[in-house]
Parts: sequence; structure tokens; C-alpha cells
Amino acid sequence: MRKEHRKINIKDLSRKLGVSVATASRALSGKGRVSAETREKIRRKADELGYRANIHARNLILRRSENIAFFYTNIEKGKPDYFMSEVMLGANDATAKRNMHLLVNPISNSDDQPMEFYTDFLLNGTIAGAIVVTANKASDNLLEIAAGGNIPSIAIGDTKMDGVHKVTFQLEKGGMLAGDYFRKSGRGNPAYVGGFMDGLKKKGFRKGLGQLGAKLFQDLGGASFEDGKDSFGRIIAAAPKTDCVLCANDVLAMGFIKGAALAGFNVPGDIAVIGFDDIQAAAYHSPALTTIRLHNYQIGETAANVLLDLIEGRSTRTETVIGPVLIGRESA
Amino acid sequence: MRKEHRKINIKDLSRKLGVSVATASRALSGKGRVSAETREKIRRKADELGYRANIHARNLILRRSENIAFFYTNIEKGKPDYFMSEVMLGANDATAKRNMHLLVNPISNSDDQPMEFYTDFLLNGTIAGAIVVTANKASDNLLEIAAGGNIPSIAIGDTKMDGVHKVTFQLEKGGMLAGDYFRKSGRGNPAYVGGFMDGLKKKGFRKGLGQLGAKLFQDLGGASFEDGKDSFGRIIAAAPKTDCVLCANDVLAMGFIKGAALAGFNVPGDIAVIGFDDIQAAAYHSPALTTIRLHNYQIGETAANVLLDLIEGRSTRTETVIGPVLIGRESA
DNA sequence: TTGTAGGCGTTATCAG
DNA sequence: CTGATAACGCCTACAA
Repeated sequence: MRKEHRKINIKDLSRKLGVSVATASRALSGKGRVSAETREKIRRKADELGYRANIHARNLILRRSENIAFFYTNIEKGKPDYFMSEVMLGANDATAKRNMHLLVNPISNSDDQPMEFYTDFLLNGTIAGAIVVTANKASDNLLEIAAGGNIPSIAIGDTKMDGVHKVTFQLEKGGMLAGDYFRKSGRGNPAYVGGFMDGLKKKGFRKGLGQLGAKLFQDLGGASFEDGKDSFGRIIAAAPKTDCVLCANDVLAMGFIKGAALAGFNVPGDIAVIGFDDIQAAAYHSPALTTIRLHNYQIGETAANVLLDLIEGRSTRTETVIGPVLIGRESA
Repeated sequence: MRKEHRKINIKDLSRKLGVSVATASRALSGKGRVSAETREKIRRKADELGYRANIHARNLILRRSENIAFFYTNIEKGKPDYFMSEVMLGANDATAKRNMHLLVNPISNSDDQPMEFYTDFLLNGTIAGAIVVTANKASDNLLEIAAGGNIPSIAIGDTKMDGVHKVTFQLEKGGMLAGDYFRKSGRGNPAYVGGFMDGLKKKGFRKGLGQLGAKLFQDLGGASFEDGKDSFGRIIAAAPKTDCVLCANDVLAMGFIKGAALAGFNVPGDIAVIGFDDIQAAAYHSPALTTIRLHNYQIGETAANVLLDLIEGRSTRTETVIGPVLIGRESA
């Protein structure tokens, strides 16, 4: 039975080499002057012994961390939000590229997790900065705490709070693109289906619709596939002439199309539908979704890069906007 | 201009209260005996001052970390793998529930990131354990490094390495379920489309097919939507009578269905297709995908829980298997 | 160029 | 029950 293999530390390493820890530290970090000869000697030995600087000791003395937190809201328990997944992937890639790590944190409104858990996490030094996808009071809360604790942070999406860095994506313009499209393609009876929090999309939609906006029918409810499916029935009952609809997100649109199909309606023949977000699956769908591309991956990537710049003190830019674009496919 | 607000530490806190740091530490951690009175006094003050124990100092002395690494392979640059996203969500929820954080790490084969980056990360104390989704040499590599460094780890999926803890999901049985289904539903000319790494699925498929297995046509290539779309043409050219196909994953199946639709074929009328994984989007698709459910969320959840048990030393179980089940929907 | 020594913020041991 | 004090492993003046 051998003794538990304690990991080698810089003291052990330097002792074996007959140099001081200071020299070893300098040789390894590359900071400070060391003769090329000893540097090589030390590095070689470190490599041979598999020495790794203990990250906690290092972070303690250097007062830093290599982790970035990514906060997002997961609405349906157990089901990932694809939009979020894509944004996260972008953030993740950008973070890794700069030798940092992404720490992901789902937050729910209801929640099992007490807010204290997040507060502590945000403020105890675990992270160097935070990316928070705005969605509700909880996310604003997080941003506030970060600001109070002098933790660099960036919001993805809009927020009422001011003074916070953010990357936004012109939801209103996105809605307008859809309205424009329907108006120009000669549709006459528009409807909007979405959640309660998508005021901007709807507002833009109405604008793009022009005079048609007066006839806009709204079905405001959830944001899930089931919601979309159910919505079709309600709309067709209340506004039977509806021939074009904008859904607040792609999954909702898929549900709506399903509802239409079940009722024997053809998309886009009888009714055209435009989704929102352009998640990957939108292109896979049948009919392939015409949708408003938000550039999900790029949003995450940008947020991470801006945040990292902020942390390194070489940026001060407050808002980065990434414009939407309409992707025409089959559903409209 | 005020001096940079240095964060308050336990020394400051105890000084203000006229107690020793030792007492403060005990009061805050709840370990060791402190009079109820002083404990309250200390806690109240800590709260008032917003004191938070520095995580690095704590982890240094305690030799631990509250982070779990999640390694996964992202095949298509910029596009999230939905299967992975769902597994990750499960892992994430389970981790958070136990007051730990998930550190996600995409790894590519080609890669910009040198292996050293991961090695260091794995061994320098950042993480308490690692979950790695097996896929290729890189993932085995990671598991090996973790094992060598005495870092608790768990594999999701199969691996040739032995002695590693893992959660597996009987891919062969999954394939068999599909074969069974086609055989029993009277189909006569099966095909399999998938990547090169899915030997087990194909093997099981053949088994389930029974005598039909002799006629099995294979189209082995990529795993993307485009691959599936292209595959249809190849299969119909080489084996025109094909009337049922198993695809190695759902997105591939969607692509295949798209290819079929473009060629005027009806699914499942002319050709039935079964997918694999049962990602959320499978249910949203038209036709909704009949597929092999792997229980993605549960896989991630289980892996995280087993790993955490391992870390806490209260488990020693080596393999956890989560069986697949066929979900019948519209495509077959 | 190299070594000595102090300090980063905690927790744990051991006296009092 | 409470208080000194020694680690934990690293980095960095400062001195040699």
C-alpha cells in the first residue's frame, strides 16, 4: 500500500533542482529574468515530473480567475432552449479561444436554487465576469449584483437597467422585416402569436405591415411547440381569414404549422408563417421555416469577446448591436 | 476619487467585531463550537458588510473545487449538436442542484486548442471531476489524463478503455428495436444510413431485422442534415426498392426525409424512416419522427450524479446503463 | 541572475 | 468557547 500520491508543488520541484522557488516560478511563468540555461533545466524537469501550478494558489495571489459565467433562463424544465444553446456555443468557442472557461448556469424563476447561491457564486471570486441572457427579473437581479460587486458583466438582450454593457439584436426591426415581407407579398390578414414579453417584435411587425397593421390579430400566450399548435385553432376561430402569421420564435412556428396541418391547411398556400430566431432546426423543418435570423452563434461570440475585452481593460464600448435579417425559405 | 474598493476579508470582519479570525471562520462555516450569541453577531455583521469568503483561499486550503468539467465534441463548427445540448442540460441541472457548477468545454479533433490547454485545466485543480462524452481519440485521451491525475471522471457513452466509470445507453439494443419494428410492420427492403462510428446501431439493426438483414443496404458517411439529404439519392439509385431506413441520428433522418420529399417520395407511405436519439426537435418535425429515445436529459443527469457520488466517496459503481426505447410517431 | 521572505485569505490545530 | 498560529502553494518585492 503506497502513500497517497501527493501532487508535486513548486517547492518540491525547486528543491530537486537545487534552485529557489523564486527562480523556478520565474522560469515557468516567463516573467522576470532567468538565464536561458536554468530556465531550460527547470522547464524540462517540470515537464518530466508533470508539475502544474496549483490554480487556487495562483488565483489567490493574482486576484483573478479564468472562468466566465453564462447565465441563462431555461423555461421548460428538462427541455433545452435551442436558441440558448446556439448562443452558448458561440460564447463557449470565443471563451475557449482566449484560454478561458465558460461556467454555465441555468436559472429558473420558480426555482429550487436560492438566489443566495448565485450571489455568492457571482461575488466570491469564482468568475472573472458574467454573461447574462436577459429574460426576467432574475436576470436583471444578477446584473445588478454583478455591478454592485464590481464584476464585469454583459447582458445579451435588452434590459431596463442602465449603465450595463450589452449586445442587442433589434427585435423591433426583426418584426418589421416580417411585416414588410407579408405586405409586399400581398397577404391581407395578419396575425401575431407570441408570449407576453415580445412587445418589440409585435410592435415592429405592425409597423412593417403598414395599413394592414390595423387588422392585426394577436394571440398572446406561451412560447412552446404546444402553444403554437393550440394557437392555430384559436386564431382560425376568431379570425378565419388569417393568411399570414408571425410567430415569436421558431419552435412556436413549428407548432403553429403542425396545428395548421392537422386542420388540413396548407403552409404557405393557405397561410404563410414566419418564425423568429433562425435556430438550426428551422432549416431542417418541413416546410423549411422562413424566419428572422438573429445570428445566435455570433451573438454569443460577440458577448464573450466584448466581456473579455472589458476584463482586460481594453474596451469600454457599451452597446453592440447585431442586426436581424429575414431568411426566406419555404413557409412564407 | 475614492480608493478602489478592496473587498472585505475575514480579517477585516473579525477586527471590526473584536473577535479573532478563527472565531469568525467557525461562526460562518458552522463547524466548531461558537456561542450562539457571538455566532449571530458575526453572521449579522457579515451579512451587513456583504462579506464573502474568497473562494480561492478556501479551495486552496481545503484542496477542492466546486466545478465539474463537461467535455463534449462539437462536430460542425458553429452548429450546436442538439443531442449534446440536451445531455448537457441534464448534467447542468443535476450539478447545480448539488451546489456545484458545470464548466463546459467543446473539443474538436482538428482543433485550434492545443491538448496542453485541456491537460492543464484537467490537472491544475480547477475542477473536482470530469464528465466526458466519448466520441474519438481526444475523449479517450482526456479520460486517460484524468485517470493518471487521480481526477474522478465519468464517460458518457462507450469507450475501449477499461476501469473507467461510465453511463452507457445500449446503442445496439436501440438499433434492434428499429429492426424489430420494421420487420413486424411488414417492410421488406431495409437500409441503414449513418456515420462510421455507429457500428453498434447497425449491428443491432441487422439483428432486429432478422432474415431481412441479409438485404440490408448501407450508406455510410457523415451525420449531418445535408448528409441525410444526399443519402436519399444514393440509396434510391443503388437500391430502388428500399422501403424502410434507420438513420443514425434524428437530424440525419430529417435530412433524409427532406431528400425523399424533394424526389416526390412520401414518408412513411413509400418509405418509412426511423431516427435515433429523440432530440426535442424530433417531435416538432413534419412528419414527426419515429425514433429511438436515448433519454438524453437523463443521461446527463445520471452522469453528473454518479460523478458527484464518486467525488464524495459514496459510490463505487462502475457502469450505469440507461436503456433505449422506441418512440412511435409519424415517420414510420 | 538568484535567493530570502512576506503575503494572498482561509481553515484547522492546539493551547488557554 | 475563544484566540494565536501554522499551513495551503504561489508570486514578487527586495536584497545579495
